[in-house]
Amino acid sequence: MAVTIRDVARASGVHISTVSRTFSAPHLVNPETRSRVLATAEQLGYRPNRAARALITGRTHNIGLIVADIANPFFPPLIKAAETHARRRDYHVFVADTDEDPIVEAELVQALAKQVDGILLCSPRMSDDQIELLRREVPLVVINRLITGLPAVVMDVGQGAREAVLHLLGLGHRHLVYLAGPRGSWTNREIRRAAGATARAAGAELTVLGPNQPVEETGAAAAEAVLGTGATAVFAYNDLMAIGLLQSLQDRGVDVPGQVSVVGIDDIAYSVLVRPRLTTVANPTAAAGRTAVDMLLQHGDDGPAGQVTLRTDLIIRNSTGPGPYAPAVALNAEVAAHVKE
Amino acid sequence: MAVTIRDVARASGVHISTVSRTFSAPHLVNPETRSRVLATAEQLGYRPNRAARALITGRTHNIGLIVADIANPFFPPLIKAAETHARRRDYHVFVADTDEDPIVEAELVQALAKQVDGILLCSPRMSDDQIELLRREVPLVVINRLITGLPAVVMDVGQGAREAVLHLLGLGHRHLVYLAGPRGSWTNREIRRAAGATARAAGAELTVLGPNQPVEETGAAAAEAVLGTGATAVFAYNDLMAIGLLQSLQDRGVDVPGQVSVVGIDDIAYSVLVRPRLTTVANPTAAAGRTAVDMLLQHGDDGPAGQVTLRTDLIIRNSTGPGPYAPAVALNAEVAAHVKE
DNA sequence: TAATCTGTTGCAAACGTTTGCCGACAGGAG
DNA sequence: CTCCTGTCGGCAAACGTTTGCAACAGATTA
Repeated sequence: MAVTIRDVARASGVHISTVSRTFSAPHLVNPETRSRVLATAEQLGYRPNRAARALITGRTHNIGLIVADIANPFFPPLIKAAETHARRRDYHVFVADTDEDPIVEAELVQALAKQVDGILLCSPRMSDDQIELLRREVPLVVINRLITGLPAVVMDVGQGAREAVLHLLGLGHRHLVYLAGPRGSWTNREIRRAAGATARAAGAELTVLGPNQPVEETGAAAAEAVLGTGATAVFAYNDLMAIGLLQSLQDRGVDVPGQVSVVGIDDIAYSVLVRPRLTTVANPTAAAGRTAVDMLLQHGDDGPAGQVTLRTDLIIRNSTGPGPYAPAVALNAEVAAHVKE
Repeated sequence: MAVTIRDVARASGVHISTVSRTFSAPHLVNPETRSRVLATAEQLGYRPNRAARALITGRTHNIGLIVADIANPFFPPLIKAAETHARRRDYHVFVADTDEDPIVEAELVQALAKQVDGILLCSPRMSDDQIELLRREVPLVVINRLITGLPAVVMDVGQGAREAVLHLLGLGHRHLVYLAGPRGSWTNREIRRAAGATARAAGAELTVLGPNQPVEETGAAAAEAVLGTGATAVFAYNDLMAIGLLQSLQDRGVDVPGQVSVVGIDDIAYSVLVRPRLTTVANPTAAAGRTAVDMLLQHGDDGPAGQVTLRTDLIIRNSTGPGPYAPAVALNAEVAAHVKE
């Protein structure tokens, strides 16, 4: 049924090896022969069978991309960028969704292992040991998690959190809430640590609420709790939660940013569609996807690549405003220096 | 390096064919032998090589999923549902993004053809002829498009559009705008036709603005044009455009739904996060994804499956309100009957 | 007792490629 | 005319499976 290398060989009067070489090592075949083969191949509609090729070369030209939740708007831009970038390098991408379940995550890596040249693990929820084990079966690049010895690309949420907290302090807020993300998330720990350190250094109070599933519902549900703390500013694990909170506060008649300031993380497309527009820490997700693909693909040549950190940017929009205290302007530099060490 | 069927055979003292059968036809091997083989396989960490299996069986246990734009929030729920459903049936999914480009679309189908058992084509932008050609290379199931003889699952946007227009007419609007979607979209044509017919039957006016790229920017950019028409209600190709328009109108001080009513299509997650909450036609995208996978996988057994139409639902929220005319309540039934034929 | 059947296993070919090796041939140098 | 060198293309093995066929043993039937 399908046209194979053999059909092309027969039709153009050469041996199959010549056809093979025409495609995989063109310089080894006489230009004249080559063009003849190419012509008949084109005419017959021949396309190399990648599975067969993979069998002998050991390279599938496929990669796997495993994310916690495809429907979480944080991921699609990353998936899109990774896929486009991979395709440009003639790789196809398996995308899989773990539903935030570490067990499924591990199963997926194993199932995909034989079929890909490597796997991109986005914000994995597995334990370090687990990942350590899996990397022996298949090359891995991790996104948004740092594990010694493992190639990784992380977005520097710590820095982003620091900036965001400084922004809030600078506006005169002294009591903040961190609306935490899911258990097992490296990002969550980073944010919490950085935000905590920054607040502490400035003598401000930081209340942590969580852990929470990273969806808008939990953000909305947290409104009461947030108001209960008496804090005047909230920093959320992601934009989804921030937006949920934002709307929930407004629905209760709380003015944002008049009474409470809200900051998110990620800068998903919707953070600008909501009113007030959300102040947030922009994550370079597309760049992360591309970088991770690059690291995975060069993995074979030299040893495992290193760890790349991408900077994040605080984007100040309309969901943050002056707090009840004097703007701690002078404080900023001091605190920044303090925290940076 | 990787452990093969041969290693297992050697370690358990049987022939490779027995090992093979242990996995692919267990009933053909002695229970005792089977458990012994299974044990050593487990111990050695053997996993069948799908590429090799595919080579001989002709079934890859992979499917392709091609969408116009992964980052368009319409698609992720569909991708997620399809992937999860496919995986439950032991299939892996290649996801690819065409960036709304019909050329890329065709290339992708060809590139993926040899590597999958079938491809899901979501809202393709190619011509019917093009698709007709490609279906000879690989089994295809199309989503959101109707092509005679080709298995398809469509969401009945025509019905949704009808309902939405009737809703608007019932509220007392007599001049509507349809903010059109992209050229080449079957869905766009369906909506336009259904909305046009319904409006005409009721003696109302429908102005079409477009075609447009289906993103929020074009919705926002259309605000001036919409106001220029003097219409009091707008029906948009999708929620993204509706939301863009919504915010843009509000930014100009136009009250929604006081002065202008806005209706979207899709019911993406954000339509409920925006204020006012968006009235929209809910599309069963997850169900569509699952159904399409089912159709693709049973494709082999009997002939090409038929065409499935999924119903859509108008969800009335807060972006639509009374228009300047008397509510055309009595009209509704009459018009509905008229339009239904 | 011979013939037949059933259940279990081994053998080997096949799937569509790639690739190391070798021979054929041409042209240049001696 | 011989030898050498280099280019081109054929041969065949290999990749990890599946599967039709045959072999064999033991059980069943006539």
